[in-house]
Amino acid sequence: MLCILSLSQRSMLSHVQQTPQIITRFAPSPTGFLHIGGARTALFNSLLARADGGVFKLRIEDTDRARSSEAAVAAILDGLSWLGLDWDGEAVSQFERADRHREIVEQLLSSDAAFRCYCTPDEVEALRETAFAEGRALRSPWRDRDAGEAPAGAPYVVRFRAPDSDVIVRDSVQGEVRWAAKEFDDLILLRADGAPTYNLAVVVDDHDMGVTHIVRGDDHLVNAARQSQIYDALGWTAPAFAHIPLIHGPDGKKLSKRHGALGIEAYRDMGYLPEGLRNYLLRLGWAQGDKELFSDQEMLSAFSLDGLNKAPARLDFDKMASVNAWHMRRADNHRLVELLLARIGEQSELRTDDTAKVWLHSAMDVLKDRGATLAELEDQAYFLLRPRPIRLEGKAAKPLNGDEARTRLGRLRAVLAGQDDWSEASLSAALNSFAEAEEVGFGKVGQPLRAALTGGAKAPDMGFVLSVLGQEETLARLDDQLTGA
RNA sequence: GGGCCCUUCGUCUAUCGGUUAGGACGCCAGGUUUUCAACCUGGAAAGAGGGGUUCGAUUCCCCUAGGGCCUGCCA
Repeated sequence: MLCILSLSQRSMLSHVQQTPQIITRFAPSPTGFLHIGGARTALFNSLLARADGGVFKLRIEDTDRARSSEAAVAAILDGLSWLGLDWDGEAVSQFERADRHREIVEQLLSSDAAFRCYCTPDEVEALRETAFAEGRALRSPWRDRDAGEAPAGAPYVVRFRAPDSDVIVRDSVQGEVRWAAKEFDDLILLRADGAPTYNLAVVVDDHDMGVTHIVRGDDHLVNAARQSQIYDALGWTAPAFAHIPLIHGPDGKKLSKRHGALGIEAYRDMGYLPEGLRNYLLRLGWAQGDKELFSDQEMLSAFSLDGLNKAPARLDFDKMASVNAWHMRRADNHRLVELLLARIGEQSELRTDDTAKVWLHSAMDVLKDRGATLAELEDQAYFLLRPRPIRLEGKAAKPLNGDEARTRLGRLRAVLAGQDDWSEASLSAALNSFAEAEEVGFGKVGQPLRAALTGGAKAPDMGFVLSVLGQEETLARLDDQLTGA
């Protein structure tokens, strides 16, 4: 209640200052994790507000007590935070505002815009079937009946008296959408147990929170019409609407768990960077010309409602990865090292000691070019981090098979032991002249060396590998192979 | 059943009546090459179908087909 109060004060203040301020909100229901579609909705709302210097609010729509859970609330909050979509003020619990919702229902009741309906569930069922067959929405017989006719003490719900005029919603994505009055039923405002329902609660909360723009999935388009009717009945001005198309799976069907309807944390675990995901999500259903890649700053100044599309977009993990790759290259090396070490964790056999950290730092510029996600980066860093002695298995040992290869590697070891200048350029030159002296192609030198130093793992150019590893580690790894069984 | 919405390369999209229909991801070919990548060059690839309107339609209108959403004492 407190934060609602302060918000309406803030919006009053903005009126006084004559500076129209955009206030948006993201309003998930906590029945599961934050999925990718919700994340995009939150992003658009956040962008719209932030670009204007406005306010981005979070409201948890937890009026369905049976299906809401604290765990889901936590998952949504975590997901938003990880994605970098910070909301202003405290998250509002819709459930906690039930008294205020009831107050408004009383108001609607007294203005005759709502009425008590004493139909039993069975009666409603029958009514609904008739209405369905007649191609119209359900209307309660109690909308015209005197409450005095009601059986004493009988349970009732409060219904909205659906107006007899057509409804027009002006939506910045959908354009002007129109419905006939008969399409709308006398929707329930208060359940038999006195609990407010969604459409009522949304209207009251959005109004009280001073929301000026609602961006949400187009599964809510019809709700926008219903809500407009409620706004009208209350004499309130409805916010601006933008109903964006839903995201589909790669197969064009509704998102399923198999392909993308995952919690946002699943994408984090797959190694996506929040800014990469934000950028990918931004371009899903929104475009500004041919521009694909956006820094956060560019995103902020580029985003506007009129770039939004009406057609649903499919998820494409290849594209997601490639967008992420661009952001990973731009990411700060220190941050990437920390993210990588956090990924690896303590359970791993991989090295995470200070020496390994130094190697990672000096290699990061090259490594981050070679992968699209943190998972791939981890793969690329594997050769650095695997502990000695490196065990060569199967194909990896092949370049070291045979006396010729081993004795040559021995001679190379001697050369490297005597190498004073341990810079990449100098090492590359040394490797090349060694191959010349041996009168063999570089493959005969590079491949065994690579096998000994990396164990066949993915790795950059050998001169670079040597320079990062340092002389001591290089010689030690060579000795492991040369003297080992 | 009813209502609403959608439909440009495989995917994301540009185009706001006149373009050889552009870009990106992916794909294919070539180059580079010491693994794996990265990178460079080139290539294939689209207006769902049918009617209109117009000098001219991807663009505007209608129909058909296909897809989605809503039609809850869920949100």
